[in-house]
Amino acid sequence: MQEKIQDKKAAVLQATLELISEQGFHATPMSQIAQKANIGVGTIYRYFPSKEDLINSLYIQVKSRLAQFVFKNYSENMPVRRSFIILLRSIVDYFIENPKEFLFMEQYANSPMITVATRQEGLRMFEPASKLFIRAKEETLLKDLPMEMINTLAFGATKALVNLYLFSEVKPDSATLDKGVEAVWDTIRR
Amino acid sequence: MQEKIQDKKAAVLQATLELISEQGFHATPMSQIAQKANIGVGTIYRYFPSKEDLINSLYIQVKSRLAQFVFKNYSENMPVRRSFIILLRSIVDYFIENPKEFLFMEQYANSPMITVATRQEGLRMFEPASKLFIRAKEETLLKDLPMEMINTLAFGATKALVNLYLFSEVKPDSATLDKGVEAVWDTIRR
Amino acid sequence: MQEKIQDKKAAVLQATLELISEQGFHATPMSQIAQKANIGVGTIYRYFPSKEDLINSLYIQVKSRLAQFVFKNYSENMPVRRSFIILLRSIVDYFIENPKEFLFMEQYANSPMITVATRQEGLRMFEPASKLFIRAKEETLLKDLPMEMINTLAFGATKALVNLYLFSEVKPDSATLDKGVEAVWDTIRR
Amino acid sequence: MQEKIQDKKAAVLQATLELISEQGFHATPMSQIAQKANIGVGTIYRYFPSKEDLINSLYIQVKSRLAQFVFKNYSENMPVRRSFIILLRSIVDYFIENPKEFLFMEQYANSPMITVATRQEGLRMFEPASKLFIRAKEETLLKDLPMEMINTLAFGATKALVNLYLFSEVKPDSATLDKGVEAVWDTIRR
DNA sequence: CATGAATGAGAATTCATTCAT
DNA sequence: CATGAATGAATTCTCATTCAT
Repeated sequence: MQEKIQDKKAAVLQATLELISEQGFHATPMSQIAQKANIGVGTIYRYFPSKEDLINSLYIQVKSRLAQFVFKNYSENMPVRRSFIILLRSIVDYFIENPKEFLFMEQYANSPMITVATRQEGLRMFEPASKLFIRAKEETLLKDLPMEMINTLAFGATKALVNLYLFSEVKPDSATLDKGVEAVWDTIRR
Repeated sequence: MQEKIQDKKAAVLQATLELISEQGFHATPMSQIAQKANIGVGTIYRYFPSKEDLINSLYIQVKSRLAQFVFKNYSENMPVRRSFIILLRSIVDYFIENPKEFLFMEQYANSPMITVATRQEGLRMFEPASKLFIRAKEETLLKDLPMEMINTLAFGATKALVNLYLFSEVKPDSATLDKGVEAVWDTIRR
Repeated sequence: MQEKIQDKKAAVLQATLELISEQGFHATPMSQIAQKANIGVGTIYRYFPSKEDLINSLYIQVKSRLAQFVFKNYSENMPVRRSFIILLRSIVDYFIENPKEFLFMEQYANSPMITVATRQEGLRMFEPASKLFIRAKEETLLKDLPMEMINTLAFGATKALVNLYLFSEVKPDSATLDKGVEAVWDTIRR
Repeated sequence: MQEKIQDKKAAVLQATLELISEQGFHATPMSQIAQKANIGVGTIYRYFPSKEDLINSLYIQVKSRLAQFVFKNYSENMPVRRSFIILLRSIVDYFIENPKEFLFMEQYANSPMITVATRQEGLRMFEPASKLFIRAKEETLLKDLPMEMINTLAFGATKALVNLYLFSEVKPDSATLDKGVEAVWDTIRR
C-alpha cells in the first residue's frame, strides 16, 4: 500500500519534471500533469497542497538526487584538487544523464516560486562541497578571492559545461569534458 | 510624430522589462504593462502583435543595448588578453548597472518563449566577440578546447560574477571584480 | 450492535448540525463531517444516501426533538390562553437551549434543499398545536382572521423572540421573555 | 455610455436576484448569472470584484429599494399608530410585489456572507423607522418592553405576513392584510 | 490612432461520491 | 462493515485579445 502511494507521488513528480522542463511552469496545467501521470487531477492534491508546493517538492527531489549521485563516489580522503575535479565532473555527468533535471534547475533555481526555505533545504545537501572549498582555502590552493566568488565561479562554469553538452551541436566527448573541468579548476586555483 | 510612436513603443518595452523581471512573464498581465506605460491596453497591440512577440522584442532590445555598451570602448587593436578582459568587464558593468536586464536575461535566455530566430538575431550582435576568440586561438593563447566550450566557459563564469554581485550579501568591490574577470581569463588561457 | 449503528448515525447528524449551523451547507464538506463524527467519509453513505438526504434527515430530527420537548409538559386540559403561552414559551426555551438547532432551522426551513415531503413530515409533528388553535377559535378567543394568518403571526413573532435572545447584545431575562410571549398572545387574541 | 454601463451592472444584479432567490447562492454559478444577464462571465468581474461582493451589492440594492418605497408615502406628521400601520403595510406591499427580493432577504439577511459593514449600511436606511419607535415610546403608546424586543416582534410578525401571502395556498386579500398589520400593532401597543 | 469594455477560453482548486481493500 | 484514496465534474476567477467608439 505504502508503495502504491509513493508510486503516485513519484509519478506526479516525474510528469511535472518532464512537462515543466520543456514547457515551463505556467504553460503546464495541472490537468496535463495528471494525464501524464495517469491519475485524476484531484489526486495530485492529495499529495501536494498546491501547484507551488508541487514545484518546490520537485526542486527538493532533484537537488537530493543530484547530491546523492555526486557524493556517492566522493571522499574527503583525497587531495583537494582531485576531490574537486571528481565533484564537478560528477555534477556534469549527472546532468548530462538527466537533462530535464538540468533544464528544470536552470529555470527555477532563481525563480521567486521557490521559497527561501526550500532553497535553504537544498543548500544543506551540499555541505560536503562547502567543506571542500574551506579545506582548499586552508591549504592555500585557491586564488585570493572571496569564498563566495570562488564558489560562484566554479559552479557557474560547471553549469556552462553542461549547457554546452546539452545544447551545442557538437557534443564534447568525455575527455574533452575532463579538460573542461580542469579548466574550471584553473579558474579558482591560485 | 514618429518620435511619439517610438516613445510609446519604448515605454511599453521599459514597463515590460520592469514588471517581468520582478514578477515573471505569466504573472504580468498586459493590462498592468499598459498601466505602467501610461497607455491603453489596446495600444500595445499596435506595436506588438502579441505578448510573446513583445517579450521577444524586449529580448532583442536588451541584447542590443548590451552589445552597444560593450563594444563602445572595444577595439580590435589591442592585445588579446586586454581586449578580452575589457570585454568581460564591460558585460559585468552593464549588468551591474542594469540589474533588471540581467534578471530578465537569466530568466528568458533559455525559455521556450524566445524563438530560435530571436536567439540567432541576438547572437549576431556579438560577432566582434567571436572574432576576438578566433584571434586568440590563432595566437595560441587559449587552451586546446573546442571553441564553443571556451566561449561557454567564459560567459558562464562571467554571468556568475554578475550574479554574485547582484545577489550575494557582501558585494565585491571593483578591484575584486577585476580579479574575478582575470580568473575567468585563467579558465580559458593556455 | 444496533446501538453502535445508532451511535454513528447520531454522531453524523450531530456533527452536521454543528458544522452546518455555523458554516452553512455548502461550506461544509462531507469529509469535515466525517472527521468531526470520528468516522470514515464512506461510512456516512451507509446511513445517508447523499448529502441532501443527510440534511433532510437532520431537519426531521431537529423538528422532532423540538416537538418532543414542547409537548412534554403540554396538556389539552388547560385553558386555551395558558396552553398557548406554555406552548410558545417552550419553543423559546428549546431554541435558547439549542441555538445551533435554531440557526439551522432559520437557514434551511425555507431552503429549496428541504423537500416538500420532508417539510410535510415536519408539520405533522405539530398537530397538537393546530388543535389548540382550532379550540381557541371555537371559543372565539381569537381575532377574526384566517387560521393560517393567526398561525403565521404567532410563530413568526415567537421566532423573533428567540432571535432577539440569541443575537441581541442585551439578552432579555426570563420575565421579559414571558412578557414577550404574552405580547404574542395579544397579536392574535380577540 | 454611462447608461450602458449601468445597464450591465443592473442586469447582473437582476439576474443574480432571480437566480439566487430560487436556487440559493451556492447553487448559482457565475456562468449562469452571466447567461441570464446576457453578458460574458468576465464582464461580471468588471463590476463586482467577487461573487461575495456581488451578493453584498445586491443586499444593499434591495434594502435601498425597499427603503425608498416604504418612506415615499411616509411622513412624521401623523399620529404614531397611523405612521406605524402605514410603515408596516408598505413593507408588506413592497415584498408582495417583489417576492424575489423577499426570498433573497429571508435567506441572506442573517447569512455570514453579508458583511458587518454591509449590514450596517443597510440599517442606516431605516433610521426614520427607528425614530418612529422612539416617538411611540415617548408617547407611552408601547408596552413596557425593551426597545429591541418591540422592534423584533413588529418586524418578525410583519415578515410572517408576507410569508403567508407569498406561500400559503389561500392568499389573504388586502383588507385581511390590513387586519393583520393591525394585529401586529396589538403586539406592541400598550 | 487610441482606448478600454467586453469576451470566453482556460487555469487552479474543491468536494460529493465510489469502490477496492 | 468501515475506510479513505481516487476521481473528475464543476466552480470561481484571470487575462490575452478584439473591436466599437
